[in-house]
Amino acid sequence: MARPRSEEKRDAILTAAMELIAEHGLGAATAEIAKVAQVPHGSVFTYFGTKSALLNELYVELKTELSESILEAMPGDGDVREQLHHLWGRWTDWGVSNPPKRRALAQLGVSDQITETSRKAAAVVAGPAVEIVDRARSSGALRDAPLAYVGALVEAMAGTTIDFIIQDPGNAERVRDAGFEALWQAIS
Amino acid sequence: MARPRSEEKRDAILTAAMELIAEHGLGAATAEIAKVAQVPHGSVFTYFGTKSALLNELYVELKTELSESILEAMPGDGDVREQLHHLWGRWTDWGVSNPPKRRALAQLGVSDQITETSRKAAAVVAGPAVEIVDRARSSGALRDAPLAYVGALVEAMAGTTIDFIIQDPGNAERVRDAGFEALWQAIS
Amino acid sequence: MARPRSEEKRDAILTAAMELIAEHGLGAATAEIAKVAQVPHGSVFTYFGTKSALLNELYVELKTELSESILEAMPGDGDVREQLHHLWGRWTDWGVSNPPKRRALAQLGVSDQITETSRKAAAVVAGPAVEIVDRARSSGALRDAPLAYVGALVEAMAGTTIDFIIQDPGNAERVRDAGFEALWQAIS
Amino acid sequence: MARPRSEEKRDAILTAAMELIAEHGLGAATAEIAKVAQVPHGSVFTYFGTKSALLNELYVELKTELSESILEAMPGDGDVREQLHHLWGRWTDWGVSNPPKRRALAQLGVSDQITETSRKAAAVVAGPAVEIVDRARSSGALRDAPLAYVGALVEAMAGTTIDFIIQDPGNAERVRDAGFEALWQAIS
DNA sequence: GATGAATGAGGCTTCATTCAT
DNA sequence: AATGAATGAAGCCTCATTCAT
Repeated sequence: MARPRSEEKRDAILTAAMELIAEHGLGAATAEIAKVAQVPHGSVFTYFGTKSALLNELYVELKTELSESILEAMPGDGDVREQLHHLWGRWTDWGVSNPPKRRALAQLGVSDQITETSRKAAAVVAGPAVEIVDRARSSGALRDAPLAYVGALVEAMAGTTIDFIIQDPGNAERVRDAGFEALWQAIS
Repeated sequence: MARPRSEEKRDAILTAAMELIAEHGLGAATAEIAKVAQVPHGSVFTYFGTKSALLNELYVELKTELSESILEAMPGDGDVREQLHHLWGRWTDWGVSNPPKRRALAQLGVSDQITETSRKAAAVVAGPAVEIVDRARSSGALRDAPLAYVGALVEAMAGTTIDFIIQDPGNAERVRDAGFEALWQAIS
Repeated sequence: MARPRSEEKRDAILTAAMELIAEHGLGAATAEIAKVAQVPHGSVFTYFGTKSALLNELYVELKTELSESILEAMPGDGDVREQLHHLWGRWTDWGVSNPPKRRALAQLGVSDQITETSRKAAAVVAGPAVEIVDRARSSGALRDAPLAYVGALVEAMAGTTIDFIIQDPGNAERVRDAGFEALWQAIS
Repeated sequence: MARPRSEEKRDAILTAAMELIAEHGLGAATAEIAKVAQVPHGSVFTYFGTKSALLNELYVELKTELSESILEAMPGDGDVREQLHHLWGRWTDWGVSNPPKRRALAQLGVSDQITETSRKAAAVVAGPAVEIVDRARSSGALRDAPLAYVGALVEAMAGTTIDFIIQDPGNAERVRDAGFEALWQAIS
């Protein structure tokens, strides 16, 4: 009779992978990940099959966590600016308070190891957030641009803002607010 | 006098590295780079010392080429919008017509192998372009934000735009123009 | 018309090799030797042909220098104890005042790169010193042992003494004198 | 439970290393060591981590084996001369019957790859043998010399004697006995 | 399922020697 | 002779994955 897999181990591996990727890039060794997660090396493969699969699951996990964080406490009937402001604040806060997650996600995002399937899965969970962006841009310069493009722009601006605040935390609030104004001008 | 180093070999190695990094990421093997460049493996180290040094030189080279391309034929006394428009057009054109260069640069940019020294060297050659951005934002939402942040935002938007056009070339012109409008609204 | 070889360069290479071997063992790279000697890498091979030849010449050179140092000012008609005492003092002084030379010689001595020819050449220059040892042992425990063995014993004791003094210079004189007494007891 | 490490493999690697170092010096390639030991190349690193660690373990192993061999059947209450004679006989016998071990140990002993930690570990196991030397020298010329120096002298004399006998086995017994007399005179 | 040893291809770098200039 | 770039074999070590226990 097979023992059931442990959710804790799975999470420990994902967390360790996230930290090591943030620090050492995608070259982080599975053996090292196992050590940090305090699980046997073999378990990485019991739980994820291949390193590539692990990276993909981590990518989706981080994207999901980010999306959920963005949507949490989203004002439901507020006007669009208010909603976009909420989105922006949550997004940048998530990254600023989790530098390793932000860095890991940045590495994963540009990697060719992440499959189209994973990217689509991430897009699905990001759907509600994208809808807000869609409404916000409905009468602006980007009103006729592909929605995927507009979403990517927002993501790029948020990522840049997070990185800048991490590196220079002194002006956090000012940068975040100025960034939002720029975003609002850009798309509304 | 001994044989002088060959500029051609150096360039061949850099070009091969660029292509392979675009295709396989920073894990591209030095032996493979040498093969594509049609030089012996050892020559990679004669010319660059270490793989890391090669990556750094490639990074600076690409950034320099991009900066020069942006500034070429820049209208000198035109108004700021016109200058920013030139910058945007040149930038996105460079990326769209050189997907491997854009992809390699994107990989290198997020790598922790690129030293602060290289990043500073790149910042220096990008100086004149940044000045234009500085003038353009002088009365907009980002007027009081750190210039480095604004520059990073422009870079992020340009990169996103290039990637989108490469992936969906049909709407190239429309996306590029919409992108510019968004940029102009964001910073002016 | 060929330029004559420069004695200075030759010596610079030998000196650099000696220093680097003392520090890094026989694996010292010829390129590094050339750099320390401030000569072009190719000159190492112009002057010595192969690395192995360089090592052999260095070995003979050091052995010769040591032998000459031992014999210098040797009391000609003194009794044997006095001569052996002179030999011992000179020998240990040479090593103690030239740690790199001692260390290089120790490395070279155990190397299988040193040919029989070189060892014989070194034995020839050491001849007069060996004669003194021969006379000293003529009525002792080693009177019937092969002379080469007795010579090797003296060399081993001198080397050990030098190493010990280098490592613990505080007791230099006491150790050197005790060493001599031990030697004298051993062979006389 | 996973497969336990195999003592046999470990020993095979150490033995192969010892043989190849005796023959080719410390430059012996890890791949060659693996081949001779009939294990995959990677196993060398599974068992020893680095080549340097392998050399250090081999050094301690050989020193330990030698020390144990010296002390085996040591007459407990015999007088000191008898004990020293036993030590000398065992020591030289060990070397003469194991030329590769003696040669490997000689190479390792002068290498700067051997750490102070390893040298100290070797000194510990050699402790009882050193005590005998200490007692033997208590009223001789070296009575006030540092014990470490006296021990090193004995080691040097034993090594020299072994090498000489290996190279000229005809006079084995005579040389060994003469060597002992010399040693006894030197220190007692 | 749990564990960590086993595996060998592949990666980066070094190096003695040669040779174009 | 002088110079240092050219060369590619060889060296040490890493690593994802498998599998014996």
